[in-house]
Amino acid sequence: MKILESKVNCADCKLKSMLFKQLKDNELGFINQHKRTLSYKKGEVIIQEGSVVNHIMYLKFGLVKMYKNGTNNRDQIISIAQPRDYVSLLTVFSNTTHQYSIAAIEDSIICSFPAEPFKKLIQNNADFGLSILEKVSHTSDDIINDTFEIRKKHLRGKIAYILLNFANNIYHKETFDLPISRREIAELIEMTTENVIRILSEFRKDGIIGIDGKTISILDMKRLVKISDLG
Amino acid sequence: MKILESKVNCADCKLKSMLFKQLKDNELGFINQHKRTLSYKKGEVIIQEGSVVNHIMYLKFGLVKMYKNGTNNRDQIISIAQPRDYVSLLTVFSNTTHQYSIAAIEDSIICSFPAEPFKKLIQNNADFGLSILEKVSHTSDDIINDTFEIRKKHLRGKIAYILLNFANNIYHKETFDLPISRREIAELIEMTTENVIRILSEFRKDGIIGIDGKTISILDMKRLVKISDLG
DNA sequence: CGCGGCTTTGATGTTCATCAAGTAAAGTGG
DNA sequence: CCACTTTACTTGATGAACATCAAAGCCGCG
Repeated sequence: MKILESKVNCADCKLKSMLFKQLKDNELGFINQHKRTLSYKKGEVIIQEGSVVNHIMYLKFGLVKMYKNGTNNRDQIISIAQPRDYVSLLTVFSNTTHQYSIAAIEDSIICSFPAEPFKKLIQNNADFGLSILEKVSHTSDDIINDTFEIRKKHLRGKIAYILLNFANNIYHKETFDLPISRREIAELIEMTTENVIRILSEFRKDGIIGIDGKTISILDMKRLVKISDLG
Repeated sequence: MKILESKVNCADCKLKSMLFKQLKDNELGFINQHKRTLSYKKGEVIIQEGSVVNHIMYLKFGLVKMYKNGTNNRDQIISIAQPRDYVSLLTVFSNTTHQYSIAAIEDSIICSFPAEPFKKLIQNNADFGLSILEKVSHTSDDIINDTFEIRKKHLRGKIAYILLNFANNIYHKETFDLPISRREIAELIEMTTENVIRILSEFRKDGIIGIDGKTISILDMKRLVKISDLG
């Protein structure tokens, strides 16, 4: 982790959170005064499960995974967060210690605010609080939705679902570099690494996707959607 | 569903939500004025997935299930809510239509408030908003925790986990009547009805639990905990 | 250059879903 | 209230889906 010189004022930040539009100038100044900009390399752990919550973190660039630490070197990945997502937002208001770990799966830049002043801001600006509430609810809904969608599918359907998720919701293109290992895919959809590999190979043999190491190209979108829907 | 004469003023309600302690007298009056008390029979659907959100519902008595409608008469149960839980709290702030269905699994009594005045209350009382935020986060954390605990276990461990949940967190005793059918247990932990039955029978044969129709008695708590932890 | 982690494929075995068939319980209408 | 229908529960037999085990090649990194 490296602390970056913050060149940009929150008021001028192009990646300013939607929520911050609720804030008045002096409140934005307050945020700006307390914020720190942090840079993480791919693979770095940002938050360790069980540690004390004292910051709210906003992802500006990169990609992070939210996960529960498991036994025998096998975790459970709960979700993947994108730029403009708050990281650990769910826990900040309900617990004093982090319920999940967060790690960078791509080089990432995070804006960090101390939790207490952030809460004070909510107490002084109820509209801002309501926006945060909306964001928290939405994040939660998304996680539950994905989790239960994946849960009901067979292996093939699970793999198809997350490939489509990467293509459509994260990278917005049909060829992309997987930011996570085969094992992490397994941890995300609850299966074994071997079967992740096996099914990816099957899809390749069937001409549904192309594989070159970490690079995936979706060649037959229709078929992949079908597999995700039915399976 | 039956609308009950509301005899109790919110200010005097013994089951008053923790959150309402944040409210001033006039605000409680405001709530009281808008509230309706509704009674549902076991089995009744309270909220249908996809319907428009216009109330916040607070469970006073009974037990309800939150679930996603599935195909071929098979749903996915996301969680079971208890008295003093808000029902549909997750969706109220993030969506205009309900993301999940809610149905009574025991006779239930619900206090219902129109969502708009409720939001107005938050806008006027930021501390109240913050409490709601805490409640939403906590509910979300609980669901995610349970879901991922269950997800990683084998059939035996899943069954043990939810039996312990009923005994320890819902009924607070070792003998209780299951409020849901074998099929619904299957929908809660993602397995087949046949296997729910089979494993319950196994537990019975092994002297871990007693079964009499819907009545379950946990006879060997230690062993059940072990199965839940390891399995 | 060698070590450890990631990837890949194949062979094997276990767990679990599916199918089938029967009993019990609970709701329905005359 | 009783015949009727439907839904819930139960057990066994079978096969498919999936995990586990094993072995080898590959790649990046110290």
